[in-house]
Amino acid sequence: MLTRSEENYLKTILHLSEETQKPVSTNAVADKLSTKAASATDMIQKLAAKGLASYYKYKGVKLTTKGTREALRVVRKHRLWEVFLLKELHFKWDEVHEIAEQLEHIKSPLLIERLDEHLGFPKFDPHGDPIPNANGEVVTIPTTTLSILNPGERCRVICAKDSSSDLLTYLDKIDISLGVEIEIMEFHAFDSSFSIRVEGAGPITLSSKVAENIIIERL
Amino acid sequence: MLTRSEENYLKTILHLSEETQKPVSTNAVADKLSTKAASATDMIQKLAAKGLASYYKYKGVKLTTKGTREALRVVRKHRLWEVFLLKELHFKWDEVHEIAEQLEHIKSPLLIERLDEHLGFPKFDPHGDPIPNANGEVVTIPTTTLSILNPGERCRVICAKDSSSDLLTYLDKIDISLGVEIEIMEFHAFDSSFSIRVEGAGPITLSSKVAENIIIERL
DNA sequence: ATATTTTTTTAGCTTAATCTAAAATATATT
DNA sequence: AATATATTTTAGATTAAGCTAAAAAAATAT
Repeated sequence: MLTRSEENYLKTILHLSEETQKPVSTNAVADKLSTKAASATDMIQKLAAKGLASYYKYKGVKLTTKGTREALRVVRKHRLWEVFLLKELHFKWDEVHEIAEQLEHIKSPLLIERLDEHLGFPKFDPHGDPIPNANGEVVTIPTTTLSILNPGERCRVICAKDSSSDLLTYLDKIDISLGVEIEIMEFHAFDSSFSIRVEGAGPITLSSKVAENIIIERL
Repeated sequence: MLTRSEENYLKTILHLSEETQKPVSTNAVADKLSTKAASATDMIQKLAAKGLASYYKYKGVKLTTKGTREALRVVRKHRLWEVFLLKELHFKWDEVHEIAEQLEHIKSPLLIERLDEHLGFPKFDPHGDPIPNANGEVVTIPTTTLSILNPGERCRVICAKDSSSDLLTYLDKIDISLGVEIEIMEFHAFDSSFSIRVEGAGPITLSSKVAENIIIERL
């Protein structure tokens, strides 16, 4: 059984190595967790001793297959709770992270499966990040963004592609929330922007950048 | 800010002193928490130093007003999560406690208020225990049990009065779940039992003891 | 290529929460 | 009332997770 602290380190190492796939430096881990390098070294050695990470002194740390699986299980929980907080308890996009940081450590596999079912087996969290499955695997699904649609087509908003909350806050402001239906009215070739209509409301304009970052399903 | 362990001790002392109102012995606390008397002594002294409990060596421990309020806040969270697990995630009555023991320590006042609202401000948990309000106060509401109804009347099941899970398991077996509608068919004076009908299903018999322990609202 | 700076590790200390064993106090029994 | 038993407290150790300060290694600059 992993401690809360071990889970946090695994998750942090996973996120830091996601892009580069290279070993992560002790300092990077410590910074991300707002702790000291000495503490990170200690924990990294402990994770390595448990077979969750591979580590060579002064060379940084990588997760093993086992460590990656455990980290993804935590990520799965985090993202499912985020969906719950946003969709069912009406939290804002930028408020969910902190609470999910606590909820992700609740230990009950059945709880998470029930939550997943209750939420309708979402494939992405509100930030557009994929939700790993129960085995700690990320199933990559080809995504459709609003920008590929043509005038006359209709779609439903699944999530945002970009995991920063800037976009999410902007969408919130213009009343585009998860699950709403959108109809494409016009496409403006000169700047690749769209005129759209959100469920009965008046038409609004989306820039190409925004359109490219909204993940949707066709209706 | 209270630690998880402090919260557990407060809750345990509250429960143990609920009936007698008298000081609770160190051993009783230790037993309930499956720990050792020495550990309980340590923590009790710590709670007393923080003004959450009053304690005299060898004489047992009581909660102060402040301690009681904090304990009731934890109880509130526990019971709201139980309602959530039962009503929304379809857990069984006897499965919710263990998971709620973890969820009750999540720290976010807003989360609990949102959860309360989402659940429709329930006044009792599935075991029939009252849910304290946000200020850590238990508002006692006069309750109506099925046993006071007359033939022809209809009601909805709110919860069970008895907090043991025996009754709950029994109700589960005869398909009486939270929120179902019941119609009283007959009352049998010789043993005070009832014939009832659950939402369209065939008539069943309830003993007086069971009828006295089902809290309902009249329809 | 040597010296300086930065990063990482080690060593040793701290705190919270536990434990065991021994001492102190309270309760029960003759 | 004296003694035996049970309960409670204290003392001292342990574990997990953190810290600071100093040592070791790596990276950078002259």
